Amino acid sequence: MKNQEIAKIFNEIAIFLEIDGVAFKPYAYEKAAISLHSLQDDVSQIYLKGGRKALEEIPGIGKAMSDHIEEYLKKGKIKFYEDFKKKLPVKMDELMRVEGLGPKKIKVLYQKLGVKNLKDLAKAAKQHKIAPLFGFGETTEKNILQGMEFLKRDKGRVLILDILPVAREVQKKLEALKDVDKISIAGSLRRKKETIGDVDFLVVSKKSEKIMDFFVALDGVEKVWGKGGTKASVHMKQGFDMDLRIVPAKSYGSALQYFTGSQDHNIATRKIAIEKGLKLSEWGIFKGKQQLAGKTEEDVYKAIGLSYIPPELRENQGEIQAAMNGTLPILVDLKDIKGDLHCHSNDDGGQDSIMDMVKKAMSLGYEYIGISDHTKYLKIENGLNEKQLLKQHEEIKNLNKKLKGFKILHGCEANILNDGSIDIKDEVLAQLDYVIAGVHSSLKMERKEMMFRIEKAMKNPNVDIIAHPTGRIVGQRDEYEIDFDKILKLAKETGKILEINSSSRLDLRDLYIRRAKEEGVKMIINTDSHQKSDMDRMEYGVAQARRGWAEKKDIINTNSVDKLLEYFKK
DNA sequence: GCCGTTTTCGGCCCGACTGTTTTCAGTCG
Repeated sequence: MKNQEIAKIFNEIAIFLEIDGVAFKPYAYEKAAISLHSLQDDVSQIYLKGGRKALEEIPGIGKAMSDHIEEYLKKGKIKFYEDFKKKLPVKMDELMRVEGLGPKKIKVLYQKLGVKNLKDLAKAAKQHKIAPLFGFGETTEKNILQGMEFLKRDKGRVLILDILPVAREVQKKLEALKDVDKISIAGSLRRKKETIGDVDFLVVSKKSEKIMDFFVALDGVEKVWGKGGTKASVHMKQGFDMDLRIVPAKSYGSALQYFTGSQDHNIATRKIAIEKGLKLSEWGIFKGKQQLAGKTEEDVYKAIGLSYIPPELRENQGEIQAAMNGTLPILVDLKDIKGDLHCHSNDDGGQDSIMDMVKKAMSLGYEYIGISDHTKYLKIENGLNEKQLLKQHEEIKNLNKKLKGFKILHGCEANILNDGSIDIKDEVLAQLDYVIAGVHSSLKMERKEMMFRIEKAMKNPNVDIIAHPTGRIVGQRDEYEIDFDKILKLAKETGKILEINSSSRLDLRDLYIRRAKEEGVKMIINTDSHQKSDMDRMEYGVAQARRGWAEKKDIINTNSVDKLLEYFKK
């Protein structure tokens, strides 16, 4: 997508303008970059269909920005940007990642020391050339060195599946302290983003010193960045940072609202406050010096005329307008989920028996489970052949006879082969309660070929669910070459269900979920469990669905087993 | 440079922290 490329350029232009001391334009370029970044449609398509006029309908894009976009689409570069780069030929994105370095300092470092990239920076710092510079100093030099050290160690953002359990554990320990009046996780973790930079805790307590002492001495703390006043920061051995802040009770809600973000959402809510003659900050909502709200988040939103916005929606993607109009969705919730249909048993590569998986499902309060082992093409996963599937079918039938108020459904996770056929004979597929089909091979196919393949599979009447439809794995693998619009269209035509996979795939991703919902395409949240403990990760799929504005009606495993089977039959 | 159910001109989110230029610019979230 050109969107991301242009967004990156706009962001850098913003930095260059900032360096030149230009007022307000950097803000405009940043806004345009954010707008492009979160745009669902490809700008080249928009331009192709509607020309300049259509471009200027994108929020934050006006005459100058559409000029730039047009130029980039036609020539592959933007002169305005290239000129800046000639004047200051540094690896801006690289240097900006060093904590404590901003546009202005980077410019000085280039002009005085010729620093162009991280390597140059390290050299300059080690030779003590930075400290004597006007406006720098010993401490700044030391901080730059430390910032680079941290960059090296930092593996970037951490997958929510890996970080949330750790954060919850810490929250529990803090909650247990009798001096903690209130505590919450804030930040992107509260918004349930798929990857998290660091964890934020907000605490109300009269004994702030004691709480912070406890915090920095927690198990797993590798390094204490700082402690004092109302804030403590630590680095965990798992590779991420945690911050704890003590806030006054009367500002707990506004602080939670502020520290939950997103930044974009906050900017938007603050603007609304301004329009009403109010001021919103982490300390509360104020009219002059008088505090009108701040104790709870609900109060804060109410004071600016909005209904309460669930954290997962706070990305300034239309949720504020919806909260104004009272049209916010009622998001699907973990407790709405009645069963999990993507579970592997030890008949294929899985670890636990069907009955173990069933017991786990029961303990989660489900009404049903679907056993969906791999099929024969996936030899490495001990995929089942037709005969083995039929044998498993009999076994499940017998198990069901012994169960009351709970049902085991029998499916499989079949492979969509390169030509779009399924690796199990249709007459066997037809006997199962449902069929999941997924692409597990030749992931690098060209778009046309891949779409032909998926289309053919989606038109197979025995297929009910498309597993992990885009193939991405967070932080590991990009999606296959697909045309998601086409997939949505096909799903609509054929009544196929798209999976929201709760493993580290988190596939569908949030934006796609929202589009599926808008198109009326049904989805199912599955865990893709290969052992019973994997079934606990349902909440991550639910979180992803919530970020995609999905409601109960959009998710088919919120239905009773009878309704579900009816749907599969259709 | 963009934007407007009070505006086509006059605004653009807000506050804290840090280090250094000792009164505030730069950076961060």
